[in-house]
Amino acid sequence: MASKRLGRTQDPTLMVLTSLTGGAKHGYALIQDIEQMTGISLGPGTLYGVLARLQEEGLIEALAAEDRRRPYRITAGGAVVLKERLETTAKVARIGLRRLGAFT
Amino acid sequence: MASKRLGRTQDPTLMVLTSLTGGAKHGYALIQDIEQMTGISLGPGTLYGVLARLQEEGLIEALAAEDRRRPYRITAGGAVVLKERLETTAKVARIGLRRLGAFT
DNA sequence: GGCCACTACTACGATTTATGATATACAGGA
DNA sequence: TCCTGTATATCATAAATCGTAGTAGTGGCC
Repeated sequence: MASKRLGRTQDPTLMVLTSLTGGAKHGYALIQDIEQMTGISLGPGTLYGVLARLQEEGLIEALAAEDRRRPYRITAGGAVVLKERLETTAKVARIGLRRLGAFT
Repeated sequence: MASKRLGRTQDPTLMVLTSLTGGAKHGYALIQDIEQMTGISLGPGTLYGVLARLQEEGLIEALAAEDRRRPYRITAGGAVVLKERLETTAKVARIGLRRLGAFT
């Protein structure tokens, strides 16, 4: 109850891209990394959907599959887009947290 | 081209709630405040859709309309949910920006 | 008076996204 | 063998985003 969903938005796109800035990863590793980082566990539907879309947009690229793993890497273009987004997001978060903190 | 949209997600929900932590506002004022804060201009369809949903979820509440304006205020519950979300978001942004910064 | 810009909200429809469910497959341990 | 963990794919559906258009009041300016 303390963690009611805000709409359906966990913004998996942002999490995936951010996780990939730490190095190329395959899908399953992304799920684990994101869970560690945020406590949010993405279902496979969400994850692979996001990967397909990001690849199509050229923000990430697939590397050679090793074994069953299909790793992805963030592209230069993806890094630019991500940076922009994170800066905006960080700004909003900073403002919001400061103002919320004033209530405690 | 430098600012290709990341999917369609600007997370207007987060922006609206955050803007409301600065005091109750009506829709049009929110659009302006958010534009100032982030440079992103929400269309009326987005904005009023978000407001309706947030109100239904009890995260914001409508105040008495004055004139044509229908102001909204964030609720205590909304503040709790927002704080959680902002903390996660800020963490992701911090990690991502640090790692992206290492590229420059 | 007519026109335009700004304020303010509503309605609606098209497109995208998120998410859960389901399925497949392989490997290792009890 | 069965179960758990690793790893990915795909589909259906509900939901969210966003643009466009419409309504309406106010005030300025020519």
